Amino acid sequence: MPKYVDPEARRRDVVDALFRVVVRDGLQRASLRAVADEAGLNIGSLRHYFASQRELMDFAMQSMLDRLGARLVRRVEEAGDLGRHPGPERLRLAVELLAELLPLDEVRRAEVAVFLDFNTAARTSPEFAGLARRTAVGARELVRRLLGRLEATGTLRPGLDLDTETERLTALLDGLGMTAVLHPDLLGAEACLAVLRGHLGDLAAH
Amino acid sequence: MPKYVDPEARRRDVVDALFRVVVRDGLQRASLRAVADEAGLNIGSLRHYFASQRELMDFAMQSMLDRLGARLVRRVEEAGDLGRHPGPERLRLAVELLAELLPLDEVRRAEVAVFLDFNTAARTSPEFAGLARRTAVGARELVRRLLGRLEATGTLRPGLDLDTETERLTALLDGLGMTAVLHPDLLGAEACLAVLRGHLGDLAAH
DNA sequence: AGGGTTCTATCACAGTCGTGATAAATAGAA
DNA sequence: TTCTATTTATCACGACTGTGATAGAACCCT
Repeated sequence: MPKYVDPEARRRDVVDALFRVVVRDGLQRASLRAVADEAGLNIGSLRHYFASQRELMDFAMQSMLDRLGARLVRRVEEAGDLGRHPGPERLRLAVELLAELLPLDEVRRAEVAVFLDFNTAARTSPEFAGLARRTAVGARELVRRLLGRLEATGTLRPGLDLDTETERLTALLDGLGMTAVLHPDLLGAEACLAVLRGHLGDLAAH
Repeated sequence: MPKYVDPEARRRDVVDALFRVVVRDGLQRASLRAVADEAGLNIGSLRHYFASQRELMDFAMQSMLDRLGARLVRRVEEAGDLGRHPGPERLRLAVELLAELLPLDEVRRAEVAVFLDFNTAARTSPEFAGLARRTAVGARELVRRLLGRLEATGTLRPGLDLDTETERLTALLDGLGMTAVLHPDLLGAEACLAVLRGHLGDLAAH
């Protein structure tokens, strides 16, 4: 007994198809027709759920950020109050949290790839500028808050400038993610983690 | 008395026009027609110097790398033997060398923007894969050699793992360049330099 | 069974793209 | 001047893009 399609589920399916196309062929080749094919839909059907390309892209990018945001919130809740853990454990939790932003498995690799294509496109595509900016600000806020917590619990060595360290760690994450996605043979998942661990270890009080 | 055009000069002009288009509108919109317009040429004329789009892109990217390579070589020659300088001076020279890779002025900002667009496109465009890989390897070699020199002159603190530090510094440079190009309001030129200086200072023997 | 909404499918249009082919204009040497 | 190579300019073709319009099928409710 067929029923009316759940529109939200359909939209999610389309977005998933869009992500697959972007990961495989790049944002440039993610045309409405290509996405429709990937989703197994007719283009007219797709356009029934997304009136325009702009609407699809906006919804897709927002979906990705929501998904990532939910994962981060879950991590933070799992960790609970940082002060309850011993020193080395605090660093480990910080690494695990930030590792959500690195392409360490296929899910995150797809996210970072889409994120990269989308962000570079946003440089010259005003329709993406707003979202791109918010994600950049959001990443900085996350990193800054984390470093602030570590500092407040005495996990970091004294004398660090929070602004500089925030930019440093954010840039490191961006760079690691970029290289791991573009050149996975040059920088594998474990190497990524090793660099991140090393960096936080460097920032820690010895 | 008009003369025959210097073909190499023309090709350089076209490449410059291509870079302007890419910086302004993105690699995606750098079509043959757009580049010809930007260069003040008819598309038929442009195609007389570049038989295909592929040939233009290959030549353009190689030109950019040659230009950057020449700047780096000049820096290295100016610095001479690192051992001749006192310790703090060595760090300053290292910062200046690596700063050639950061978008600190309009020339370098254009380079990094083109580099970013080109590299992300290379992820899903096999025709660019070779060049993208060589640049990634080249950057790592440069960073690694520099760190090796600093270590050999006793400028770095002991116990550092060269492989990890190479990836860390390379990722930092990539991330700084990316953010400075995509979000110049979040990360200005001086902030970029401050982070780089801070990082090398952290690596230095105190 | 009828009626109205939701969904799927198809056509057409104007725009862009890279490229092949070809012609016209120009420059320099004979 | 005449001849040849270089340079500039146009046209056409097939392929692709997003989108408007429209029609038909599938579905749920009365």
